[in-house]
Amino acid sequence: MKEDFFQRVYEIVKQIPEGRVTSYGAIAKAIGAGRSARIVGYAMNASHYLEDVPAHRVVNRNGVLTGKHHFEGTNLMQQLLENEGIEVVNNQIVDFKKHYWEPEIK
DNA sequence: TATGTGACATCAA
DNA sequence: CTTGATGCCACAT
Repeated sequence: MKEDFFQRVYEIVKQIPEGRVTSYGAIAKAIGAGRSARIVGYAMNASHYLEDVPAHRVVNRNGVLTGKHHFEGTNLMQQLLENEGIEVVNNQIVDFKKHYWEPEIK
């Protein structure tokens, strides 16, 4: 049963609890791809077609909202995160380690 | 089959 | 600190 790589990514992202965030690399690792962090971002881009994928909870390794430009406004992603209790300053998540959520490795 | 792409990660200067 | 280059790999065409 080979599901699309994207599908795997979506499964992980959907499991992210509210008020938590994770990194592309971590997701890739959880899936087993390991070095396919970029593909995760690619999947997020495609996730725009879906509404079940909280892409705003996924950031890069530094906790920076690199993909905010892909959302409608320039601050929508930040707003969503702040709405969940995550502090974001200058596209950077405050205390990233604190809010970091490690995906379950399947 | 080949080429281009990218919301990353990591290192060098 | 910032910038650039490189590796990486699945997807779209």
